Amino acid sequence: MSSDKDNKKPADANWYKEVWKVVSEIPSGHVLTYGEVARLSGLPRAARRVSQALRRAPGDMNLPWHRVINSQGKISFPEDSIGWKRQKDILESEGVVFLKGKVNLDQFGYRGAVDRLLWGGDDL
DNA sequence: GCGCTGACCGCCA
DNA sequence: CTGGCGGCCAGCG
Repeated sequence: MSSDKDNKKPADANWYKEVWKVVSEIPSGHVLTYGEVARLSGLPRAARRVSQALRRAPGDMNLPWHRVINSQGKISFPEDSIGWKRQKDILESEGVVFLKGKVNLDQFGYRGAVDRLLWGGDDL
């Protein structure tokens, strides 16, 4: 039998693996907010952890970090930074439309995607 | 062990 | 629209 020392759950550095997993499942042309990724990863209020996970993610895993934006529908980098420009550029190349510097989450978010599927949304 | 930081979020004025 | 405040919690010096 195992002792009480090693039967603890290995939640140590595993939480970011979940985050990476969720992020990697975001389809092209869609975005998720940090909060949504956190929730889908089993971390209800860990929006900030998501940002750390993305930062710590190895570049060679090809993680689509650009599909994660904040709840305002905006890119979470300063507008004068190269990161902001690059993220916007990649998203636009995937079909995401920026309107006045913002993405319409009702159309490009998961919830919006589901709604469109349910309603066949042409008129949204 | 303590304090500050942070690709955030939601609420309120 | 802007700005401020609290909450959240893992990293880092």
